[in-house]
Amino acid sequence: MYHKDTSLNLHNLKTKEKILNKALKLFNSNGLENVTTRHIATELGISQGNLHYHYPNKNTLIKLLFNHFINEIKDSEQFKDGSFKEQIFINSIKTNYIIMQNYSFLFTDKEIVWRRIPEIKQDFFEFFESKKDKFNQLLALYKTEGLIRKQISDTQLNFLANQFIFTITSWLSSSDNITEDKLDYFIEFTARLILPYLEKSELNKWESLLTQN
Amino acid sequence: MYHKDTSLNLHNLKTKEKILNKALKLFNSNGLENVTTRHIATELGISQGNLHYHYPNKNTLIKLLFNHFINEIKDSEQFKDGSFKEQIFINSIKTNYIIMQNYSFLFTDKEIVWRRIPEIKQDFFEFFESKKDKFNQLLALYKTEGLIRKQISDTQLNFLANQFIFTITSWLSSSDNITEDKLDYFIEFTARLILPYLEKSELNKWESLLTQN
DNA sequence: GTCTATACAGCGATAGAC
DNA sequence: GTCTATCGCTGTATAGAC
Repeated sequence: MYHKDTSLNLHNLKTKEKILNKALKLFNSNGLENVTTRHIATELGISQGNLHYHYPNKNTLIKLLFNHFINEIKDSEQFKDGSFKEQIFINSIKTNYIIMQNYSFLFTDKEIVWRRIPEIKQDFFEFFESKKDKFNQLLALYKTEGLIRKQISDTQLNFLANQFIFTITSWLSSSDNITEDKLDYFIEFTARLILPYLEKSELNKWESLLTQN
Repeated sequence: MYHKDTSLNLHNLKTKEKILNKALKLFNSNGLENVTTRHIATELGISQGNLHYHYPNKNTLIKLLFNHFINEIKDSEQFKDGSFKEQIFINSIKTNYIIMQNYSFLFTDKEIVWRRIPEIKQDFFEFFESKKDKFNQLLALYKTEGLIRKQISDTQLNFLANQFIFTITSWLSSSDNITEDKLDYFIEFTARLILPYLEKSELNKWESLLTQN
């Protein structure tokens, strides 16, 4: 799906792919600092030397996984139409959250990642900064369409965009004691940020959409 | 201040105290996974053996720092009067954030802490759960006093309390590119969560309070 | 209470045989 | 492409002299 590997050897590709998949799985479940190249190799039943033949070091694995994450998010954005009704807004959050959950270590362990590979911090920031711009455009659109309450200042509306990004980048490492349905909970949690900003008629539409789930 | 050490030797206490302070400083600045007992000892000009005489291991240092953090927060809550006008609300956030900033590694590296010492995760959660109860009480009070807009559902108001706790526990590891005045920015960021919930007259009071800074 | 010395495990990464 | 073997380093923690 997201493999643009140029290797000519198909047999080779399989192991290479397996290593990356296993690394992702272990990073997510055990924490980045607790997963070594040895663990990954052992779990796959291959030698550590073999792993290092395919990927010179642990940071390479992390960098590749980060790139895959960004590409998956960007791919998912291609299939949107231009409209932004409430259902589409919520679905868009859901799509993003599902992908993010697959790469959860990038968020729960982001400080470790950033300290190991400072470039990722920069890329991470730039990516979500562009997301924020999109939110601001969307909110401006909502405002001109009269969906946003008149009393809301531009300053406050800009803070809302910031709160969206803040929530999106932080929900995976939240201390909320939610184990199952964490995804559904945080989709609603995120969508509800905008509710008190909406005009009464809009509010009811969103409210019913969120409570029916 | 927060030292309830029962040691009888005053000379002893000084080194013990210095170790804990230095550990905190290094955890905050270098990241928990990058600070070893060797580093702490070297920075203080003492031997690693000496450090381990005072504290058997690194986890003990982390646990003690966590307890100190909790105690400092609880101490700061003693000096409140019963009222909750907007200025007091904002000051209360500020007091908490300053203490949190002094123990920033507990938040930026909370996943590492929790994986090392699972009890802390539990204590952390319980502490902020009780904070959430206080927020809910406060919001209920605001509601009966007519400060909260009538259209706001109880469900939505409960989400606001959750969003407060979420923000409080996540701001220190936010990916916002704010380096200086991060504290002031996030005090405003947090306070502004409640603004779209307020009745118009209240809104103006809060808005002017937040923009004057 | 503080030191030096050391044991021991685990890490990332490499060399060289097959 | 995959293996075994190994190096060098760093981490936690302990023992024993002073």
